[in-house]
Amino acid sequence: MSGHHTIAETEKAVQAKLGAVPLHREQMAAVSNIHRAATAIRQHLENSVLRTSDLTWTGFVVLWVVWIWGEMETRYVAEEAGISKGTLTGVAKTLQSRGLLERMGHPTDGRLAVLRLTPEGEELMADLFPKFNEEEVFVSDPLESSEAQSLAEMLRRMVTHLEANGEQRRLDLRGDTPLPPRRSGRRAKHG
Amino acid sequence: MSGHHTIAETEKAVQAKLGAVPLHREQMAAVSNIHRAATAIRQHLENSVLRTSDLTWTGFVVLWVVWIWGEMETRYVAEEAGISKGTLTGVAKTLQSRGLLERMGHPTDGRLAVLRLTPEGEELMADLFPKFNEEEVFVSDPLESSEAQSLAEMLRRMVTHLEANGEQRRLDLRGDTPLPPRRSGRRAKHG
DNA sequence: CAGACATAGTTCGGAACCGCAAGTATTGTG
DNA sequence: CACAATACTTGCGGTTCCGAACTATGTCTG
Repeated sequence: MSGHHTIAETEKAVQAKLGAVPLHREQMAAVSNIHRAATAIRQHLENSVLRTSDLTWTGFVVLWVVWIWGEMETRYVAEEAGISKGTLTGVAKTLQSRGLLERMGHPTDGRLAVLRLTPEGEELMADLFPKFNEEEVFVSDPLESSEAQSLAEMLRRMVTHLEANGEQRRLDLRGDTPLPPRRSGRRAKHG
Repeated sequence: MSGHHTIAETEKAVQAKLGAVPLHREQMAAVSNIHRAATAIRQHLENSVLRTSDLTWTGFVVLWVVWIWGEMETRYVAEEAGISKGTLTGVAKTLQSRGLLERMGHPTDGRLAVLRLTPEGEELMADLFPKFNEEEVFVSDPLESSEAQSLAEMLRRMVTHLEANGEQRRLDLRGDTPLPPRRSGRRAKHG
């Protein structure tokens, strides 16, 4: 890596740029470091263990979710993987085409689709996940065991809080005015 | 949100699935919660403050980096934003087309390009960033001030560690065998 | 100073990704 | 049985994303 600016230098530059503005710096640093860490970790994993299996991050996450939970309805897979249903359809297709994942209709509710790993998928994950976990250990190297626990616990609280209160907060924020549509997207059929 | 499984339930399912396999659970929980939190926070911000300005996450991050540092060479912008140079070219184009960012050649080194916010870009960030920061406070609500500091500090250590040792680690991991090429990507001109 | 090498940025192929609209199929309900 | 609700897919338009190839420029060396 050997970046131009260290994370500490960046925080200093923020201080300089925003010295006069009243901000909540601790929360800012916490949130931005979450994203910095997530990006750095993801890149490390993509360029090591995932690359050797030709998996993208998202592909791996989807496999992981299905692996952990066994058979799972697609709507929940998308939610757990943090992607939209539409994206999942595409990602699942890719994984199916590689013989790692299979799709079945739900036995009693015909609207549902269920995902499951193929034997090849199971085998891949059984082989891959220990390697993945080794890299999780590597990236956590600077943390004491108790720190790792505390880190996980704090993040868990944030996620839980967002799951419980995020939607209401977004509603409150926009008040009356509905969210503007995205710049892109499918248009209505006629004006 | 109201997901099918809470983060605690997921961790329990992992325990059930992997109970027999010797794994490093603390690090696993830490890393996976970093990504869960990052995804949840990003989605919250995209669907609230960023949406009202029609900015994507990446677009905002690029603007933020340039805003904090003032004029900045593109290679450093990409690195700080956590995206590749190629991606930055496209993102910068989008932001230029909206009149938020401008591009200049470097005065002495003809290979370099420098980015800077336009007055409109400066105005947008001056208005937007406080709102963004308010949401950072919201998502950090479950954390004590000292906890937020501790969280940021632990993540900073992880990032620093990866920047210092990630590349060597990846080299060690693959040993002799070079990384396989990505499935996608530009091909050589002739076979 | 020519040729080799290094560096910075752009282009391009392929894939992922979102949000929305519309379409298909199925289930639940009055 | 009409009709609403639900679940997934498909397709659109746009963005993002990587990484290798390519272009342009700078630097080093004989």
